[in-house]
Amino acid sequence: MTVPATGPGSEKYQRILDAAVEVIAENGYFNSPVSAIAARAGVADGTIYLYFKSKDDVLRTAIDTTFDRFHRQVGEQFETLQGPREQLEYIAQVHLESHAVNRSMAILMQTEVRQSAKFIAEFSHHHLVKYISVVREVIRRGQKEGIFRQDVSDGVVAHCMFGAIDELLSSAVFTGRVYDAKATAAQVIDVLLNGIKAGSAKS
Amino acid sequence: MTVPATGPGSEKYQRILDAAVEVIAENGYFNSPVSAIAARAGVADGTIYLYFKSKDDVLRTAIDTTFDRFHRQVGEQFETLQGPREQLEYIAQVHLESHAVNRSMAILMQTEVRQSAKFIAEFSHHHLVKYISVVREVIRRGQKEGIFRQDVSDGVVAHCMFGAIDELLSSAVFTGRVYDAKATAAQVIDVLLNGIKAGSAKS
Amino acid sequence: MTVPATGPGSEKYQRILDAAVEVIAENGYFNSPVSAIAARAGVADGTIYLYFKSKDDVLRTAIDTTFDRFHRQVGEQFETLQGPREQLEYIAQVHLESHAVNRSMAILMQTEVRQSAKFIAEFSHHHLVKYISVVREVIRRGQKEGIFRQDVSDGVVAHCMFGAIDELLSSAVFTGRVYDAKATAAQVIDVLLNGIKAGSAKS
Amino acid sequence: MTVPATGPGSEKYQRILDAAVEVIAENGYFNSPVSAIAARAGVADGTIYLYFKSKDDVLRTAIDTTFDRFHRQVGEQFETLQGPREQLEYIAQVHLESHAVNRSMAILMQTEVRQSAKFIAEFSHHHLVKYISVVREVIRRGQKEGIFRQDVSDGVVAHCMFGAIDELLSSAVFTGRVYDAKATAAQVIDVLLNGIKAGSAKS
DNA sequence: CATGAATGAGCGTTCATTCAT
DNA sequence: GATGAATGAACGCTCATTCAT
Repeated sequence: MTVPATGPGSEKYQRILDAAVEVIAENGYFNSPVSAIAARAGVADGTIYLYFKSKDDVLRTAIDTTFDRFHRQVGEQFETLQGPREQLEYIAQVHLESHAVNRSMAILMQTEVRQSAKFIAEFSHHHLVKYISVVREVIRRGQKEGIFRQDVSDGVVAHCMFGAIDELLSSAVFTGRVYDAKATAAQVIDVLLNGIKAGSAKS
Repeated sequence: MTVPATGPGSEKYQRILDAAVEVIAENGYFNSPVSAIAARAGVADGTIYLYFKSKDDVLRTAIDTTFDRFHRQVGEQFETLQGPREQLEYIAQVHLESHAVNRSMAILMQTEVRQSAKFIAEFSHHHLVKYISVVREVIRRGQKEGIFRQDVSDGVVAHCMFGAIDELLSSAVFTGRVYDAKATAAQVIDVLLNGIKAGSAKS
Repeated sequence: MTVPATGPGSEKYQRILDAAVEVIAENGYFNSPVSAIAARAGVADGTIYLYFKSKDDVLRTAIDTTFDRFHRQVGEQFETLQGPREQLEYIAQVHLESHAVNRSMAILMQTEVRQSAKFIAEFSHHHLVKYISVVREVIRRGQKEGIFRQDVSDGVVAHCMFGAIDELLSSAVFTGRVYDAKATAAQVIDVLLNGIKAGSAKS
Repeated sequence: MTVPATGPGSEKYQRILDAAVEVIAENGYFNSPVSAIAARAGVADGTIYLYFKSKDDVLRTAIDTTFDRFHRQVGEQFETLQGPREQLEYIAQVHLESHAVNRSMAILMQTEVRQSAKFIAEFSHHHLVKYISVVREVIRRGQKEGIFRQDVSDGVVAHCMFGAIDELLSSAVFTGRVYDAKATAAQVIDVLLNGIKAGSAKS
């Protein structure tokens, strides 16, 4: 069984994806002509259409790939990392690390994923829902195990956690600040677990 | 004392702004031709340019107006509401209420403000910075007054709070869920202050 | 017998004409919005249409008026100035003086009169033909009187004279150079009559 | 050695230039939509922009090319044709021949080159200056060699010559008259050298 | 497989002209 | 008479996509 020459495995396929992420991160989706992506990838305009159905498809694929990698990474680690608190901290860390892994992709995730452009909104929503539901499960398990308070909504907490981390990442991405993902993740989870009221036991 | 006929006070000016917010919320800035905004506002295409310098200008004005209203509202209430906790809760509540006040505008704030399109990014960044800095001041005052822990960064906490609320709002906006702004604000601030660890005193 | 209030006699009529000449001289016909002419004239856009049928009509009227004045001036002087050479010199002088009389109008005559835009071409052509035919008559009379050579075409000579003077004027207008109309007229007619070959008797 | 496919050498490039000259000659620059030029050239609107940067650029290129050809032609002939009188006659002849070579281009040169539209004025002025300065040099050499009178300004004479020829050409172009370029050139130079006064020796 | 010239629909914006006040 | 807000057709230009080579 062989992969098609224009399939996901091929080198040009990846070059186009990377170029698209870079160019779109710099200029935004609607200010990134296909020709600019092609030029950055070092291929002809038409070549893009041998590998992808449309310009939309390139962006969609890039985002899908990134989310899939995220979920796979989290899923794998969850097999050996079982405490709810540790799991939350791991998710926060991986989320925050995305900055360092691929700055262009981090920008793109902050800027394009939330577009109201129908085609983007629809498929990105699905990814966010999945992220949230993973966190909710962890929270619920923590509540069942008596580690977390039961008088707060797991949904609200999950959204708060995602939003808090995403905003930290966003701010860092836009200001160009760098931070230590592990330490920052620890801080966020500390606040989430213990609150900021004076007298809260430091975790 | 008269307002210029095409100025901010006039009825058409407002109709155009409202139409722009609606149309852009539905389709995104780049998928919203000026002609569609004009049609929604019930005016000719060219009329838009009697009231605004450009398509950009319409969006910018809509966003500026919303942020200004937010900051004015918060500023006024702060004169009579002085406890750090109460202030945070008030900010959260106003932020969350924006959903109910104008759903289209809430969508627009979630989708367009973060665009990488240069002209949007630049002026919206400034508004977010102002929001964050207001929250940071409240936090720092709380820390000085011994109400809040001093071993957490006011910046990190401020971003977490903004991100958490914004994500809740975003999620509600996209799923169409409705909620009670005051109650939700209270929950968020409860989590922020007390954390979710079991045994945390309910605020 | 009264003039209509919006007729050629009224003050606003003239203000609009002057403004149009100035604005069009500065920016060209197609880069001069009616609104700019109205603003320069100190009237509302719509007012222009009380005095003129269209934007075209304003320009046409301005050009017609100028040519009419030229022909009237030449016609009057011809009654007392009867030598062919003196008449040619007078025509040259009045032509060259137009620069000083109204610089904007001189620019406009150099730049807009020759446009190929149908509406301009058609009516300006008629004025040029009249200019040329006046000169031709003078030449023919000079030939009949034995003052001018008979082996040159009066048409060719008339065009040469007009073209030579117009180009001098044009060059002066564009470079901003000033000159003495009377002296320059004399030079041109000297060259026309005596030629530039060495040994030609200075007239 | 290959030319770029969209470069000056290609067939479509020339077709677009020719179409532009024709259409603009008929309707004027500002009344010639790009779409009309494209239609005349038998290409899509967008294709124009593969070959030229803008509508301006098309016109500019057409005019530049024409002037360059003129100057090259004159320059080459000057190497073997050295008498000042012969040189002037040759310039006049080439100038007058432009009519026959390409009637549309001749019209365009008469109508658009003098526009006050900034972008046209600036680059055409430069070409006219070069024409004039070539003629002035010839005149000055003639004066030094004692062939031409020294009591007339070379500048005035050069402008007179250019203007006279250009006006003859213009008149012929607009009335549709045809003439013999060589014979007409001879006449003009005859008048210029010998004048029209009776008794002037026929050259 | 790869190219890149060609397409043409669609955009943001301008402006001559009208007409209710 | 005078106004200037309103109109909407028309423009120059861009760019996702196709297809002959």
